Amino acid sequence: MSFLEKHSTELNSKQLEAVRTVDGPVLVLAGAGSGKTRVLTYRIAHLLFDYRVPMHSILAMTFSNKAAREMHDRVKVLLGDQSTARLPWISTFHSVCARILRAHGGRMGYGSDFVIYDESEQLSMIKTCIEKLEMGERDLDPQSIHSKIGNWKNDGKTADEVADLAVSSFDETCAIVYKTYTSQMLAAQAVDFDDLLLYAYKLFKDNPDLKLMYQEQWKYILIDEFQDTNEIQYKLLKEMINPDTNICVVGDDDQSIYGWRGAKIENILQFDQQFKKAKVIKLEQNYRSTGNILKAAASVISKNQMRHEKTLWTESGEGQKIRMATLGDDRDEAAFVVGEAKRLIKAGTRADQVAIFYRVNSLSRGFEEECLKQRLPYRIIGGFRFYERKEIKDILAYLKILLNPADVMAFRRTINTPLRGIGKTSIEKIEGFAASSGLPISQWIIAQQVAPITGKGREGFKNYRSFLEWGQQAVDSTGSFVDLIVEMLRRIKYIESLEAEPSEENTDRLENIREFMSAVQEFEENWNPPEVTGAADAAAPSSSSSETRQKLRDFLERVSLISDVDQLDDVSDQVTFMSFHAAKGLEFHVCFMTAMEEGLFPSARSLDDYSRTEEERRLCYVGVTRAREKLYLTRASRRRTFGSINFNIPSRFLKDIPPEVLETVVDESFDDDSYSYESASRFNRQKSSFGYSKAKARSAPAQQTQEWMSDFDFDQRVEEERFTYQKGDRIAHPSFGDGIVQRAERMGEDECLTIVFAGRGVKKVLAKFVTKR
DNA sequence: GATGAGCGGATTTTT
DNA sequence: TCCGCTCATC
Repeated sequence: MSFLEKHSTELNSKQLEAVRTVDGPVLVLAGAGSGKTRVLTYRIAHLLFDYRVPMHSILAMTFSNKAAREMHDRVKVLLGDQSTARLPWISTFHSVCARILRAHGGRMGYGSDFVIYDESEQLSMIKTCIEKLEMGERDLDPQSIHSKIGNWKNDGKTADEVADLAVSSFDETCAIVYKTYTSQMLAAQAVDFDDLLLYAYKLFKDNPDLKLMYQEQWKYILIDEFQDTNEIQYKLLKEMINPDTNICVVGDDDQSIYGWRGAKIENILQFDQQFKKAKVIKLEQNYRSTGNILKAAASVISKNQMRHEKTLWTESGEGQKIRMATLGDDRDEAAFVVGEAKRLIKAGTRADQVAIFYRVNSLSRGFEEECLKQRLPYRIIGGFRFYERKEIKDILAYLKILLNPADVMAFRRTINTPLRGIGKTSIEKIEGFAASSGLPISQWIIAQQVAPITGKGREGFKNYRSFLEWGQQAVDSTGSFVDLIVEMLRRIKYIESLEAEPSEENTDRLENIREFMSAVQEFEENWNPPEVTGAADAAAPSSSSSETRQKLRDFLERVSLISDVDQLDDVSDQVTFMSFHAAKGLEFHVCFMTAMEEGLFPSARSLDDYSRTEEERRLCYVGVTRAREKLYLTRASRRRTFGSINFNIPSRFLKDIPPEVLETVVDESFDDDSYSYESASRFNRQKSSFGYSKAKARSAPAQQTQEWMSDFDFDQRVEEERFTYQKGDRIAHPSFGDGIVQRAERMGEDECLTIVFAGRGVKKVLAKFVTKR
């Protein structure tokens, strides 16, 4: 019996079709929660078992490590006993490219020990280039130059190509910086994220032999999240395939949310035109959410023009209604959300099944404070990454310079950390000498028997030099990787320098270093020697490296290409905060979509461009479809942003959700007659309904705002005769504490109470959330 | 070469 | 409001 026969009951008819269609180009439009990972993994297993396709003929690419790992693990389970053998290559775009570059980078001047520069290293490299070029006083904002260069790279344009394309003086400046940047990066044996893709593409394009070799190898290519591919990834894909390659791309155009980073939704929208015989299979059955949640999601996304038509459906019931809560201000919103989360957890929901989403990371703060106050354990995904902490980056820089003697950024970071009395001028001096000698920076330093600087930096230089000298042989000696780092830390006296100055911050740093060391240990325990990529490449530099060197190389690459969402796996008893972007691909029993206000979500900056407004709408769709059972939409009538108070009007997305799937659980709208704000509020509202008043003035006149608001009406109360509560009743609320009922009125199936809370003012709350005292 | 006051700017960020 | 960067000072 074939694999597919055995497992066919585990797939619905569309999924089965997607798994079975192994030949030719296939586009699988996989709606949210429709089981696309299942399709991908079963497809791989089907190829391996039923077609006897060799492992190495399959290449599967994802965007995140997490997705790659998940696919990898699930394939492994499907393969069962046979999985003692190697698995197919399932990896991120960037890792695939890094590996290709490590094997064949010699053809463009990169050895196999190149390092990957992160965002901040890239930026300082740009700054260095600008300084080096001494170009008058033109628009020299490093940030915007950097992003311009990034855009070019994402379009597959090299430094030489853009030189002729420049249309403005800013473009010209960027083109010049781009060129210098490229040569400086090469000199430092460093690449950035975009380079990985660009250079892999260039290698293929310029080297037909390489291209043919890989095309021969990869008979089946699978790509996940295809809606997020950018131009260079698309071009790279085109290079990877020939007419015989069986390519299968999976994605959901409705979840394309990285357009601002260069992702081209056209790649998926036009796939069937680009690949003529492509078969399009739509997965529309949803296995995640309740009917009401899907209904809301459908109403939100259907307003978009640029999309493949599809409608999610489910066999499960309608479920609960989506809960809408308008709170008085941002602090009330946080109190409500955290209070509700707590209540649900008490009632049996697992804490790690509760998620709080927001449009901008800065909004996490209020929720954090509230969680601390209410003693609810939480964790934040996004914002600061572990590997971006100063102490970790310092240690990584030391490791980088051991691996790659040309790494200028690592040199700059390490030379005076811990303090060695070597300042800016000395650093420039050393770099200058090294550059004119033609030696990689650390080798030049090792070669100096006499310190090239005078004064108090002299001793420091000597120490640094002897450290490098030790490192040079340590990297190629046998011994454990952990021991190497321990010895390194001892030599540079990093820990001592922190201990010398006891402060809360330094205690944290020491703790982080401990955590780092245990990550290193874990890495070493699970480490396997890398397999050889493709055939041996004569042009590649000698690959006879010590095991320590190989570990070092692998470790640094992994750390460079890692992200935050990866930490999600260690499940724990905490609620999770994250941006809507970070939520993509995840699911939770309970989701809170917070700060649902115009100007925040959709973001004010997206309002002057229709395609960007559509992207915001997709982001909202992503948020809604993360929820399995319970979904809350919250907003604040009044919000403190950047120190000033704003009266944001409700997000347009709220209006798009049909009233029959909604229930209002708290309504503290500022225009409510029973609830009066400071007299200024109505005036203020007209003046600045958006958080960002500048952007707003351009995109949405106040008058329009007013009109729009008037047809926004959640408040469908009808007075009824009998209530559970009446004026004067003493009640308790999970987030607002004790209060006294002022008024009761009907709201949907429940009753709405106006309550005065001790110390928290007047609020409206649904009766089901309070208890009698 | 290290330190603080003052100013400007402040989305989203799979890699 | 708050954070990071620049520039002036010791």
